[in-house]
Amino acid sequence: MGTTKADLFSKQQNDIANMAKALAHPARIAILQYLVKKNACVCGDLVEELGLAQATTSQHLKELKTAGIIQGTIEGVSVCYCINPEIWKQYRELFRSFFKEVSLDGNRCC
Amino acid sequence: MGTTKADLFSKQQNDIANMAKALAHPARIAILQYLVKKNACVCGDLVEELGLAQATTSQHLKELKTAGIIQGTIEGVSVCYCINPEIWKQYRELFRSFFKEVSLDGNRCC
DNA sequence: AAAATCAATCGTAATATTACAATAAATAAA
DNA sequence: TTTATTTATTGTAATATTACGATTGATTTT
Repeated sequence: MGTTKADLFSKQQNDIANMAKALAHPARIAILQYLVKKNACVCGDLVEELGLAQATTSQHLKELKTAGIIQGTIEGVSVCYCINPEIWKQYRELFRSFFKEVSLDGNRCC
Repeated sequence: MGTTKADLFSKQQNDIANMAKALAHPARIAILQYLVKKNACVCGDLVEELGLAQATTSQHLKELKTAGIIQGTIEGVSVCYCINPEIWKQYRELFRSFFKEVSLDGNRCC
């Protein structure tokens, strides 16, 4: 137990849930907003910006990178991060199509 | 430790993260999709639909209810659930405005 | 009133997440 | 080459999440 039963659900349902999971922490939202605003930054900038420990910041960056929504390239001694535009658009579209669905006007409890 | 340091982040950042958290499980996505499709249903329908135990299903329903995105009304011996259209639209708008931000065309790693 | 039905809650186990200090690895600067 | 800088990783503790059986509470039905 304690583990999500992913096999009970469709790929689309798991995809949406996994995207949501990547966004399900204010630090990761803050990172993405900062990257959108600044276009790119190095990890050290985020440590200052967020006020979290370096290890914690790195951990959040790793999650965002695993989710694909950001990418990092080594720049000498530091690592430069930016949004991955393709995945970003993919996220946007998936959430849009999820929320779009039907008019909710007839949608009332019994 | 193990607890999110919500005080480090803005209300908006925490709001988005909390919304995302509500959506961060495929069962909850499945529940919302089912509710959108059927307009309304009772908990028992979802237990069948999802293939999760009644207690687990009830737990997910509670989270969605706490997040405000669904509401339940007692119908005799059962409980009828439906989407809360106001909050649904709020979610849609918040995600839309989050993803909208700027064109990502100039957004490249160093 | 007794039995049946339905959903919430409690208790609990397994696993995941969040956070940080300490360390390692890799490159740049001295 | 030694030292500094920057980020990733490791180890670990605290807390949260997911799941389910068992029970409770509330309402219908018999």
